[in-house]
Amino acid sequence: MFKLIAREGAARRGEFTTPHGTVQTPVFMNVGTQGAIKGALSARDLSEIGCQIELSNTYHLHVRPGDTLIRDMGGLHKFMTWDGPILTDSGGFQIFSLAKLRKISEDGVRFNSHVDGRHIFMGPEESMRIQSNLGSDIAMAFDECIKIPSPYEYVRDSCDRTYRWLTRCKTALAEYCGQEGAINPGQVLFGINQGTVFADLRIEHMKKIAELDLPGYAIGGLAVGETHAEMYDTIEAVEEYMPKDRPRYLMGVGTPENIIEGVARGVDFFDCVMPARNGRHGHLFTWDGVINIKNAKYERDDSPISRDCGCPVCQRYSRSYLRHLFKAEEMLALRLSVTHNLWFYNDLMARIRLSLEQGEFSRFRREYTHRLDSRI
RNA sequence: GGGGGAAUUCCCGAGUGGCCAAAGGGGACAGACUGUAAAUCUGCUGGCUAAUGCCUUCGGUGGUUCGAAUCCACCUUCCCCCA
Repeated sequence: MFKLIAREGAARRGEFTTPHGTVQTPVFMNVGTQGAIKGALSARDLSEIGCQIELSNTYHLHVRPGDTLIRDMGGLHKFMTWDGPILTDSGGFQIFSLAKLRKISEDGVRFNSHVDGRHIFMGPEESMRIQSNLGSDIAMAFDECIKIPSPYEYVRDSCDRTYRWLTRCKTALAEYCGQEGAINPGQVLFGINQGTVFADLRIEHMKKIAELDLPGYAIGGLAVGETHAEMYDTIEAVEEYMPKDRPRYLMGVGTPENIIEGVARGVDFFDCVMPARNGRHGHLFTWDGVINIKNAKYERDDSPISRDCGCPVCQRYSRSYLRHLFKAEEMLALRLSVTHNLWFYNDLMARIRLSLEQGEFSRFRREYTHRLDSRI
């Protein structure tokens, strides 16, 4: 299912095949939490911006409109009319992001719905059942995304529990996929490594989950408050214990620099809300760094967002016009900005893949890392 | 012609003797955002200063008072009602 095509140091160029097509890696997964990219992008737009694989969320789709509704409508692919690969996050991140609205037990987590407060119980079996109903191609294990910093003892116990949950996930998903009428019988499970920034806990946990022989492995619980150095060190610490013949997914990361550094450390999959969210807030990615299009200095700037960008927005619109749309609070501002940012991210990954094929990734990394995150 | 009301910092608007460089909105300006409770949130918005502080400001001019955006007189402009 995962094929390595080229390597350069720890960096890998590969491809991962799903029931809805093959993904060229390293890849950035475009985040559509509720079955849509925020900023008014449709499934048709996803193709235009170079999206290979879309990511949606188990918790959010369970709360609204309900996973059984989506199952009855033919599954998430049909529902949102996206025929490419879909990965669903498990709800584990909501243990972190909705910390004030949940209570953890060995069985699972009781959430108070952020929409109407009603009780929602989600454990490994529930998360797998929901993801099975959604029919995604990759289901993520139900884990606890632990906040940083957390006490060592808490992290250790949480990792143990997340491991126990993972074994339950594996059993449950196999069962749901085998049932008659399963939306996507070829759905696979990715395990998730946790341990915050404690290298020994990360390694111990990784060794245990690797024994479960899963189709893919993720590093979760990063980019939640630690420094970049801590994040990179954690990836390096755990990478050598990750199966070489399975894809690695660094969850929720990150900035263009984070992604390049992740690739350099052997990561194949990434996802992040940053290009979409920051785009909605007027921060646009360019090959010379981030610009805030709302800044007064762009009022009469007739140039495109980025001269080196081939996206449909840069082919047509000026910074001046984009700024006006934001100031006038036109919806088009969000749509164009998100379109540009996601194009940029997908283009970044395409350039990374090309450089790996040509054995020039380290040069690419050297050349762009500094430029990308420095301001104009 | 007669009577009444109003003028506040970029805008709207509160403030009727000291706690007022002046509430609250809006706008402007700037920042944050990493498996999305986020088309959100934060800061800032007279000048000088690192800061205590000092200076200028509430239509205009002149008064009263230890002290005035607030009280008095006149002037200017605008609004409403009656004829």
